[in-house]
Amino acid sequence: MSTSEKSYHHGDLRAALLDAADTLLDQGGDGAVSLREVARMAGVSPTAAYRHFADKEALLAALAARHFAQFGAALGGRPLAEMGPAYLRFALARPGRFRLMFGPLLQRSRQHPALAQASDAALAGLYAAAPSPDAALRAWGLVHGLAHLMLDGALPAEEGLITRLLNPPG
Amino acid sequence: MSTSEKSYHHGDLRAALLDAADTLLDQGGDGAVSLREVARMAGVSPTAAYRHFADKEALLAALAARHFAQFGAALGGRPLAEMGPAYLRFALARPGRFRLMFGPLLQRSRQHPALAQASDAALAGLYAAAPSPDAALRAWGLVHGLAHLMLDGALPAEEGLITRLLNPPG
DNA sequence: CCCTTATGTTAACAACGTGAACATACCGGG
DNA sequence: CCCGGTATGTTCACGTTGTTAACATAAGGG
Repeated sequence: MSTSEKSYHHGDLRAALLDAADTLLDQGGDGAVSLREVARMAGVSPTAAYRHFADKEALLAALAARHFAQFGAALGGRPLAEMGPAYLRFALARPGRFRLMFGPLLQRSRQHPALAQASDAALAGLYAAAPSPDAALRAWGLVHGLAHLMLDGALPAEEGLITRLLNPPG
Repeated sequence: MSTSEKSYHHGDLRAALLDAADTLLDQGGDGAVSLREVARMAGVSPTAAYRHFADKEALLAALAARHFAQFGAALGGRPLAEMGPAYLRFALARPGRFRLMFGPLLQRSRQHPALAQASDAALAGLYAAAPSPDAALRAWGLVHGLAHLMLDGALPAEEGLITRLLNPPG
């Protein structure tokens, strides 16, 4: 029952590809994920991924969906006051994942139903925790904007600044 | 004095390349700007750009700097209440420019002094208009986050939503 | 047992960023 | 006025990427 049987077929290539892509994403950011490098990591030919994903975007969408599930589970059910800092810390700790999940790919999530469903589920927790829909959107917008500004170097990514900005006087 | 003399030398290739890149940026977003296509538009060989820019990133940095100057001039000197909506409307009207200016390129702006200076100048206006530095950062974070969420399709880009979220009750 | 289907491979193509070597135009000093 | 250096553009080349088409092999059910 060795897990590394060397057969023509891989066993679970799909998962292996997603894992490899994940590694690249965390290491080098969004642009560092190439299909060929992913295949290389999985020990497979450059075009093998096309048996499991329609194209590169589909692979990334599946990966984003996986992360949305995890992200939603980590955030769900908490008080609103904790969600802001948690959201920001996630973005700063895992920039690649954050940019993938909330980046331009999200716009095309209608082409990737799994992504659409996963992101909707994750974000439902946010609405549930806020006193009003508008308050939820304002809180979301604030932390989301600060996350981007810090990731892009427009603001320093300091913990003190985070807590100060997220706890307005009054 | 015809402006389109066909000589071996172009006349002002640098500006022509920036203009071409700008067109591509506005049409197809960040990823649609390729050095080769830019050169094609300027009617020049694929490697001609290297006489004016160290590499692709340098071209994009110069373009971003140009837009920061324009952006800063358009925003500067206004009351704070107007700046939020103006910022958001700019992002929605010109997603390519917005993403380029505030994207990952900004992180490397130390390698591109012109960019660093232009962005600093543009953002000084923001700090000047706010009652306190923290208030400036919160306002900036909010509009910046809403801009990204709308651009990425997480929120509908409706004018009504914008004015509602930017004018909290009280 | 064989045949269908799932899965992986090889070969190929066009597009990209970029470097090296070469060509041509321009411009200032003799 | 010419001539040589420098700025600017070209050609050729290389390695990388996403993707398609044609082929090969393994797996599993009638």
